Amino acid sequence: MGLESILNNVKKYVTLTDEEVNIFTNLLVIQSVPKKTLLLQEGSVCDFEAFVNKGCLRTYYIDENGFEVILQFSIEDWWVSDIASFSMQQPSQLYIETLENSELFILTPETKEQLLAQVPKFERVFRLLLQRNLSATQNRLIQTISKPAQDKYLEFLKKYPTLPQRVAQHYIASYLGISPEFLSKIRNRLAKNS
Amino acid sequence: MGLESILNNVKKYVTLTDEEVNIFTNLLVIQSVPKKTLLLQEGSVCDFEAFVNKGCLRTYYIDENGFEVILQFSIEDWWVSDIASFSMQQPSQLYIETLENSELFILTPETKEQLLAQVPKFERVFRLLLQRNLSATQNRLIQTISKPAQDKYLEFLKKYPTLPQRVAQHYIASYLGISPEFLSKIRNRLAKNS
DNA sequence: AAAAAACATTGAACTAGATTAAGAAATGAA
DNA sequence: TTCATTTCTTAATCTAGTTCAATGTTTTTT
Repeated sequence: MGLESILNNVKKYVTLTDEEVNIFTNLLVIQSVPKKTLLLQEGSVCDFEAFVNKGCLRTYYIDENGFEVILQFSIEDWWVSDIASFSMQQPSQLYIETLENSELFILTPETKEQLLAQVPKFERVFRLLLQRNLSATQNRLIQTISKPAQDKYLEFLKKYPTLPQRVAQHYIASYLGISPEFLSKIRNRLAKNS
Repeated sequence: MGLESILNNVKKYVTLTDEEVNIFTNLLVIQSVPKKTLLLQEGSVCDFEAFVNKGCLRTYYIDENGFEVILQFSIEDWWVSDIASFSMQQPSQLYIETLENSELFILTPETKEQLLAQVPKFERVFRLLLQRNLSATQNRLIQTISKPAQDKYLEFLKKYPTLPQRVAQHYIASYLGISPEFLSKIRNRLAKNS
């Protein structure tokens, strides 16, 4: 039923015995979530760390003027959570919403704790995931500051080649920090020059 | 000699016995670094995780056009490192430079490993530092995308109230992702309206 | 299948911020 | 103390990207 994907993901960071694979997969909860479902909203505590087996989600923030900023899209083979909120059990500032019908493999604070207690190796997995996330966020910050909108869009296409066919364009604009109208113009311009 | 500062910092995350304090402080190397010293440059592997006891450093990136983007200022009571490079022992993409004569408490990959082996509690400390760093970087990304330059500068002043007196203004502009000229105008505008 | 809603495109007018260039102020070196 | 270098400011011009408004296109709902 598709647990290979998450196992392959984890095996990038550590090797697991059959026994450990068992413990891990028995702790996961498989959950199907219909599109447009809010899994987390501002003020509530994030109670999941989820691996996306199928589907697409967005993590976003709403600023004081009601303006949305998309921090991350999460598609197949990515993890999604508000780690700060999840691990400190503090109210989140973020929203997480499915953009497609999605299938998630979920850890809760309790099952994650059990996992770490029974297979301490997973400390390493989560630390590395956190590091990768930090690196990716730093890179995104650098791009955001130093590159013009068209370059950012081209970088986005490299990173998420399938997304333009999957999500509404104004979400991409929000991720890039530009207006939907301007993204439309960029696409138009790129289409002409090729 | 000022080890209280780093101990207070660590004690925010865990409580330590006298014995553990001893192990920790004996592994730290205290190092004085004159201003304008490059501690890390692109292509080399980051071999330190340092606590700033005194002084000020900048972590920055140089893009393909030679354009500098400052990712972080590190002042008293902050940690500085390229964690991705340090913990994977991979070549860095970043530069780290002292802006003032600084005093650092340094962990190397070896001493950090010894520390974790002898006082596993520190796993928690470093995980929490990583999480805080990720949260801070996410917040900065949100600000960078959604706020006009003047608001970003005001936020900057809240976060780093002492820095305008300590570092050249063009570094602040680089951190904010705006031109030094425009920052000068913003400051002028703010000075008038008050 | 029709109606409604959400989304995308286009163009005109506008603005936040960049760039260039020059002079003023501060800092540092000899 | 002086000369040189770096930093800061000011002003003019320019441009990437915004905003607004109208129209067209898809998607969703009934």
